[in-house]
Amino acid sequence: MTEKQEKILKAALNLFAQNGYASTSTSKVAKEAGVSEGLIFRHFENKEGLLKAIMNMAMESSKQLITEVMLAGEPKKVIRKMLELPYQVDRSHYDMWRLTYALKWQMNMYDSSANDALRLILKDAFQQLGYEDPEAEAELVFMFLDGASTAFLLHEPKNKADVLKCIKKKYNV
Amino acid sequence: MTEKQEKILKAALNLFAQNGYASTSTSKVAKEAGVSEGLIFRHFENKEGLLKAIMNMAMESSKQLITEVMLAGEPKKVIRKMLELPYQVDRSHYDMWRLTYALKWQMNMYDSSANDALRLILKDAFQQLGYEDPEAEAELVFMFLDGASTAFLLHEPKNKADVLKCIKKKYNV
Amino acid sequence: MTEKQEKILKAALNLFAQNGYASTSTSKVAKEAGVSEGLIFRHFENKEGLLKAIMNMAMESSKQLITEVMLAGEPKKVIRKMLELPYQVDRSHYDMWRLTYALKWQMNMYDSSANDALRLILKDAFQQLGYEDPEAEAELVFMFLDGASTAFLLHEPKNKADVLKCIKKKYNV
Amino acid sequence: MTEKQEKILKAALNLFAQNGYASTSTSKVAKEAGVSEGLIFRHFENKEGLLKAIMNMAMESSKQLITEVMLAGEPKKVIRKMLELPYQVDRSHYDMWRLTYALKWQMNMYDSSANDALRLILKDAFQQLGYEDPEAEAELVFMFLDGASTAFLLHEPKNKADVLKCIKKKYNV
DNA sequence: CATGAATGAGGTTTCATTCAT
DNA sequence: CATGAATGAAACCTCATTCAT
Repeated sequence: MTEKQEKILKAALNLFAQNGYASTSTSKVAKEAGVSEGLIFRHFENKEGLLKAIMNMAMESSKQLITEVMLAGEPKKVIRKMLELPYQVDRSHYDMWRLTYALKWQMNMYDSSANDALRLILKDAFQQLGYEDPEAEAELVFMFLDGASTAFLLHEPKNKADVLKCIKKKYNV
Repeated sequence: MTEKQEKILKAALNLFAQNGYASTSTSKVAKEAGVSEGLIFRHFENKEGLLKAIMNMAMESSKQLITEVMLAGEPKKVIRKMLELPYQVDRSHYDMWRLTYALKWQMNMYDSSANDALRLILKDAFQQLGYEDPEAEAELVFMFLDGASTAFLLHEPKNKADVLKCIKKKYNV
Repeated sequence: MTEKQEKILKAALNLFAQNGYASTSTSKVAKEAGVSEGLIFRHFENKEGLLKAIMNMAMESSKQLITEVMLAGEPKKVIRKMLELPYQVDRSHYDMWRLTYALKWQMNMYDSSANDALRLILKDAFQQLGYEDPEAEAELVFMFLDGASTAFLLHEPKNKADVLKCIKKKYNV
Repeated sequence: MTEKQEKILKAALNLFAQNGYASTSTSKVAKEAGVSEGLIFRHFENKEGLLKAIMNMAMESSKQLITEVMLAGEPKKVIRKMLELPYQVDRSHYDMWRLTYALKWQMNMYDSSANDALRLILKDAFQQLGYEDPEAEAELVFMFLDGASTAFLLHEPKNKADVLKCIKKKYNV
C-alpha cells in the first residue's frame, strides 16, 4: 500500500462519512487527497472499488472487537463485553463507523450475517444464565447496541457512562 | 394539492427511501410518477424542496404518534406506550420512516430537538417511579427505540413480539 | 389595448432593457407584470411578438423626434436640432432607448434604413452651407449622435451640457 | 493553453459576437469547437468563466492600442492617434470588439474606468493646446470614437476615410 | 506510478409554449 | 379574458471513467 493509496483511502473515508457515498464525487476525493483523479482508478478500478477497499478496512477493524467478545468465555463476561462494545470504538474510527451505519440504509448494503455469530454466542450466554427467552434477550441487546452506537455517532449524549451503568445493572453484569 | 403533486410525492418518497436521496434522480421520480420532469420543479422549486415536502408529511404523521404518548398520563403507561412506539407504525408508513432514518446520516439533517419533549416526559416518568438515574433510563429507552426501529425497517426480525414482551417485563409495565 | 396588456408591455420593456432580451424569461415578465404567464401568449403570440410590440412603440416615439428635425427648414437649424436630439429624450424613455441600442448588437436586428432619411436631410444641410464633404460631415454627426446617446444611456457624464455647447460651436449653430 | 482550449475560445468568441452571449449555448460552442461540452467546464469552470477568459484576451489586445496613444507625447499627436484608433483595429479583431461593445449593454458589464487614463491624457492635450473646455472636448472625442467604432462594427460605411479626414481637419491634426 | 486532458452520459433546472378550466 | 397546471426541449453543469503522455 503506497503512501498515495493511503491518502486516497483516508480522504474517501472522510468524505463518504461526512457527505455520503453518492454525494461524494471522485474528483472531490482526489482534491482532498492531493492526488490526480486518474490515480484513484488505477488503484481501485472504480468508485465502488474504493468503497469496497474502505469497507474491508472496516471489517478488519470490527473483527478485532468481535473476537474479543468471543474469547470472553463466561456468559456474564460475554454479555458485559457485548454491552461495552460501543464504548470501545476509538474516536479515530468514528468516520468508519458513521459510514458503515449510513450504508446500512443504502439498499443492498445490509448484511445481517456479519452479526449472526455474535448473536449465537449471546443467545447461548443468556441460555446458560437461565433467561426465559434467550433469543429475544439477544435481539434486545443488539437493538441496544445499534441504538447506542447511533447515538454516539450522531449526537454524543453527555451521560454515556451512566447509561452503561444503568444497563449493566439490568443484566447484573 | 393536485393529483399529480401527490403522485410526485409518493414516487419520490418511494424512490428516496429505497435508493437514497442522492442516488435518486429527478428524472427517475418523474418517470415513476408518470409526469413530466419539469412539473416537479414547478411544484417543489427544486429537488431539495421535494425532500422538504416529504419530510413535512413525515413530521405531521410522527406528531400523531408522539401526542398519543404524551397523553398517557400515568408513568407506567407512558413508558409502556413509549416502548410500543416502534410497533405502532403502519407498514404503509415504512418508506417514510426508512427515509427519515436514512437521512439522519446525511450531514446536517439530524435534528435532536424533535425528541426533546418526549425525553423529558420519559425522564419524569422514571423519576416518579423512583428510578435511581431517570435521565440515563430515558436515554436507554431512546436507544432501544432507535435500535428496534432500525431492526424493523431493515430486516424485520421474526421475534419482534417476544422482544417487546421481554423489555416490558424489565420495566414492569 | 387593455390594462393588462399595458402592464405586460411595461414589464417586458423594463426587463428587456435592464437584463437583455435573451436573458429575460416570459415567466419573469409575467411575474413583474402581475399577470399569468399564459396571458402573454394570448396577447402577443410568442416572446418575439412581445418584443415586436415594444419595438413598434419605440418606432412611434422616435418618429416624433425625427419629424421635428425634418420640419426645421433652414440648414443651420437642421444641424442644431440634430445635435440636440440625444438631449431631447425624456428620462422616462431611457429603457426604450437602452433596449433599442442593445438590440443593434443582436444579429439581424440592425436596420440602418431608419436613419437614411435623416442622413439625406443632414447632407443637404451641409451642402447648402458649402461644406467641402457633406456626406462625411453627415456621417460624422451621426457618429456623434450614436456616441452621445450611448454615453447618456450608459454612464450619464456630468458635463453633458458643456459637450453640446462645444460641438455646437464647431458647427457654428 | 492547450490546442483545444484555444479552439473553444475561438468558437466562443465567434458565437458570442455573432449571436450574443445569452443566446449562445455552451453546447453550440462545443459543437463549433469540435469538442465535448464537458471540456468547456473543465477549462473555464462555467459559461461566465469562458466569457471572462475572452474578455481578458480583449483587454490585453486593447492595452496595446492604448499604450501607443499614451506614448505619443505631443498634444497634437495624441489627439491624432486617438482619432485614428477605430481605424487601427484589424479586421481579424472585429469579433472581439463586437463582443466588447455588445456587452456594454449587458447590465453590470460596463467598466468606464478602463477609459479614464485615456480621458486624462486627452484632456491634458487639449489643455496644452489652449482649448476653452478641455474636459468637454475630451468627452466629445470619446463620443466620436464610440460612434465611429459602432458604425464600423455594425455597418461599415463606405466613406470611413473621408470621415477621418473631416474630423482631423476640425482638430487641425 | 502518476498526471490531467478529454469524453459521453446523465444530473438538475429553466424555458417557451399549450391547453383545460 | 384570464389562469395556472402541464409539457418537452434545451440549458448549464457534474460525474465516473479512459487514455496519451
